[in-house]
Amino acid sequence: MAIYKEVKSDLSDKISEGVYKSGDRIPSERTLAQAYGVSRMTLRQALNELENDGFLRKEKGRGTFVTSKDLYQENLRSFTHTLIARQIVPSTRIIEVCKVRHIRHISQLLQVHRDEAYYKIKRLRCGDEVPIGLETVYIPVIHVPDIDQYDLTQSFYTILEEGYGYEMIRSACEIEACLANSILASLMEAKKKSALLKVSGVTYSQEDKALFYEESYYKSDLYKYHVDIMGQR
Amino acid sequence: MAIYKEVKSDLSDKISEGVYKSGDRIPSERTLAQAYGVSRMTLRQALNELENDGFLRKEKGRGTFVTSKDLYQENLRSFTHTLIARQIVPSTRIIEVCKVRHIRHISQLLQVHRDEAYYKIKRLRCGDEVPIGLETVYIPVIHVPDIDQYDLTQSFYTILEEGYGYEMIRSACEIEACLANSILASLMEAKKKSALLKVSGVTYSQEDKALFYEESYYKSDLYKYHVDIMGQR
DNA sequence: CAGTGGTCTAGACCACAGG
DNA sequence: CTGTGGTCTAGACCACTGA
Repeated sequence: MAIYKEVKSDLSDKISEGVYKSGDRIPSERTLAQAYGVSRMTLRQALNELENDGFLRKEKGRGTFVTSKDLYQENLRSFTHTLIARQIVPSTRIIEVCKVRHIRHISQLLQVHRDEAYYKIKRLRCGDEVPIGLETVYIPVIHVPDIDQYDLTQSFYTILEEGYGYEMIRSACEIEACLANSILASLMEAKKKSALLKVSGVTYSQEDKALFYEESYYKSDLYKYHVDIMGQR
Repeated sequence: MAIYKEVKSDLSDKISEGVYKSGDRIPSERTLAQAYGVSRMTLRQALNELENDGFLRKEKGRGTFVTSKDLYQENLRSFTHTLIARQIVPSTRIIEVCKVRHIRHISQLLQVHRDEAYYKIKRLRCGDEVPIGLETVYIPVIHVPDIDQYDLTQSFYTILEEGYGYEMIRSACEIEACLANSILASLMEAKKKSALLKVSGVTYSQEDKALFYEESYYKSDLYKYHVDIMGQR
């Protein structure tokens, strides 16, 4: 791993462990660079990322400070959990599970090598037996060897956690609206040209490892997206 | 001004002028560095900021590309700020500003007394003169007396902050997809039955005071919603 | 004034993509 | 293989802060 990422990770740990507390000034760039035995430019890259992630705040001529704990919130809840919370009985129909070859834009997002294969897992998610969403996950085979041996009608999150020890930390999603084409309409038992919510993005596990890419469609009348946005402008 | 900012500005101009078009690969870092007469590290700082601002996308081993022009809503940024960051000229047309009486489901959400009146502010938001979204805000008159005296073509956030001292902390939004009915289609210059993103929710200011309720529609091909979800289930 | 972060240089080696 | 972006170094000068 890149040195600056090691440094970033270490500093991040120190912040969450309370070695550097909220509002504290951390040591100067030159001091830290010497302590870690890296050049100042390298150390700065670590600090800059931590600043972008909202952990640090720099003040010219004064120093670098740990930000107060305004962290983003909102639960990363799987489809299954969301439905259960609403007392709807979730079910899943497997549409397709297969291995596919390199797909460039996905490899780019997940930062995997160009000739890694993926599992493509396409599932129809239902609530009380009514189709609600069509979820397609692309996950590198090396991350989850033999995942096709699992019962994929279960919660995907649970399989990743209990089967492989991953822990989902965050997702970066893009949300848009689209119309159902004939394929989507037929699979989801929706009217052609009805409005669908399209959610696509990458989910990350421990150490900010990009774990899988997902592209999902939901019937908007049945499944809305709730988001809490925390400020910091 | 810092050299890298000059470079960034120049590259940004070239993108908006179409010298580098959407999807184009721009010259390599080494080439550009030489062309501008700066070191590669300096040039990279310009490129990195342009990447963060969403203008460029880098692909290891392949090159740096101009991104397509989709807009993304990020964190708690007002519409105006989002557009400015992408060097699109924002404009606003006032559709309607009036006082309305008690609306039960809104009063419920904002937790105000049942006979408080609201300002209803309906505005068409445009980028480079093209309609992108139709935003309707309901805000209790007691929270912002005489807000109709302000120039409401400006950023609503700025008016609330500078005119009334509010500070927006968070929003709780619900996102869904819908079809444009004839009224929406006509106001937004969209096709009838095209897919729209509907965003509705409450924005809170200091001390978690529910400040206003908003119901907005966006053309999904022009304005996408970007969300970072932090875990902890 | 001394110390801080902000910027900048001119190299270097690496891993990766594509031919 | 060549060319790309990713990372890294060991210096340097600047503008700013606070004493």
